[in-house]
Amino acid sequence: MDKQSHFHKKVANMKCQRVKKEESFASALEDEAIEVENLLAEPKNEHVSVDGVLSFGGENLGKGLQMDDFSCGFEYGLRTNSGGLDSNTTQEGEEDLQLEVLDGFLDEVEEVDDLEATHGLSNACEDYLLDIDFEKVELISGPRLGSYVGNSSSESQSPGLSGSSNGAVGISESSTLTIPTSECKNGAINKALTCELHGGFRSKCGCQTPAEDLASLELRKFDDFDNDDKSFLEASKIGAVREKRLRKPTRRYIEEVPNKKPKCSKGREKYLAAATKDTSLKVRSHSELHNVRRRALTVVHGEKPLRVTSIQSVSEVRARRGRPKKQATKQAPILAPESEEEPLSSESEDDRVTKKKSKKHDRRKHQRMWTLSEVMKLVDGISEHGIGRWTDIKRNLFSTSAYRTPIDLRDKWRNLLRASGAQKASKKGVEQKQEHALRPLPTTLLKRVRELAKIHPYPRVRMSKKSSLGQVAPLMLPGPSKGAPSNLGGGRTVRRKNST
DNA sequence: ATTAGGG
DNA sequence: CCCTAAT
Repeated sequence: MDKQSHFHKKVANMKCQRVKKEESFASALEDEAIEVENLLAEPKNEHVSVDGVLSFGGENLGKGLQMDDFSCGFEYGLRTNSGGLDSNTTQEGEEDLQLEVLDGFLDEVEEVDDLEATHGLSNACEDYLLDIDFEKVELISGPRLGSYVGNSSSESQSPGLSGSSNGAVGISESSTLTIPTSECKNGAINKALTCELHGGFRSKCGCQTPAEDLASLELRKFDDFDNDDKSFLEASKIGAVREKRLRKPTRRYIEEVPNKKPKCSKGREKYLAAATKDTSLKVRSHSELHNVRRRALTVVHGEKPLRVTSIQSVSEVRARRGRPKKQATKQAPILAPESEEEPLSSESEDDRVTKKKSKKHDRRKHQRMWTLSEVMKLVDGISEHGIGRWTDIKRNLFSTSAYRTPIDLRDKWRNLLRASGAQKASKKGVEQKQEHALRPLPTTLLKRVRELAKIHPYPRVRMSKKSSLGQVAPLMLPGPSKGAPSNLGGGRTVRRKNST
């Protein structure tokens, strides 16, 4: 018996120690967590509950179970979001809003990702990371753990979190459990958990790393912990650390969280610097984020498969792991809501991003995704000003966006043409192309693009062929050949080739 | 300074 | 997106 208790203690200590180590990066994590929270919060403006939940988690759990509450929060948030969408939906305006929001959300995520990536993950850290992760989980305690693991492993949500609007409650519960969990008492349990965790983690991350080794190590320690004092030493701190953890982070968290977007960006940057130092942390977060995002996507898709919207978002993200953005829906772009919607979210968001980026480099090096609204604007602009007038279009439509140079516009157009299948697209299957296309653009847009494409041949289109055929794209577009209302025909159109 | 075109 | 050549 003595031995056992002793052993327990040791174990506990061990854990503690580990935690302590983590602390350094814990702060970083916390930052990230905040970011995530913000992200989540963004999309849900309407759903306060989520916000609260997140906040809570961040505050109290903060360092201790970063990961845990993190995932939970995320999941919950996502869920809520989905629900919200579902319920609200239907209205075009709503849709737009949602989409925009989503866009922002994704954007944010992507950014985080970028940051993570920037720092780079070192392989060496991996094992360490793993260790930490699992350690953390361990701390969390049995019940929680179980749910957590299950959660990660399977896409399905954990029961504890349950989608109920009372997510907050669930979380609080968890936290409560976690905190009180005494390492000494549950030593055995912890041990068992540890093992489990290892397995779970492994599968989750897909990394095989040293999980096994760790497990062995742990066991070994238990066995000879008597001999290995250093383990204990490390461990002993845990208790203290843990407490510290709980109360320490709170304040800032609270402040930051409620502010959401605006503050978030700022804080984020700040934190970023800190995070940079801890590679391990970074790595961990990275994976975490990844997972989360994936999950989010999945959820969205599942919940709202109907709309182009969700699909689009997903595809976009997938296509570009780096930074996804969303696209508005198929809504009614033509109607001209863009004026409003665009400025609201897109622009503000863009602005923010730009700023952020400027700090690092001048202008985001690697392209920012085009939102549907942007594309629509572009098309409109082209319709009005004509094809070659990129600068004009830029001035008129994108004057507010710093990025998006005329060249960008042109490039985008080029891409659009390609995507639309106009221009070179074999007469045999434009639509087909679209089907398997990575990014399904809204029909309406496509239509317009096609329209314009017909009118002005952009890149040395096979004029010969076309002219021979009849100047227009032949059979591919049956119905909607002239659906676009805009006066694209305008006065000036094809001004490029024949000029000389 | 802008645009076209290619990477 | 970025860069270069041609206007």
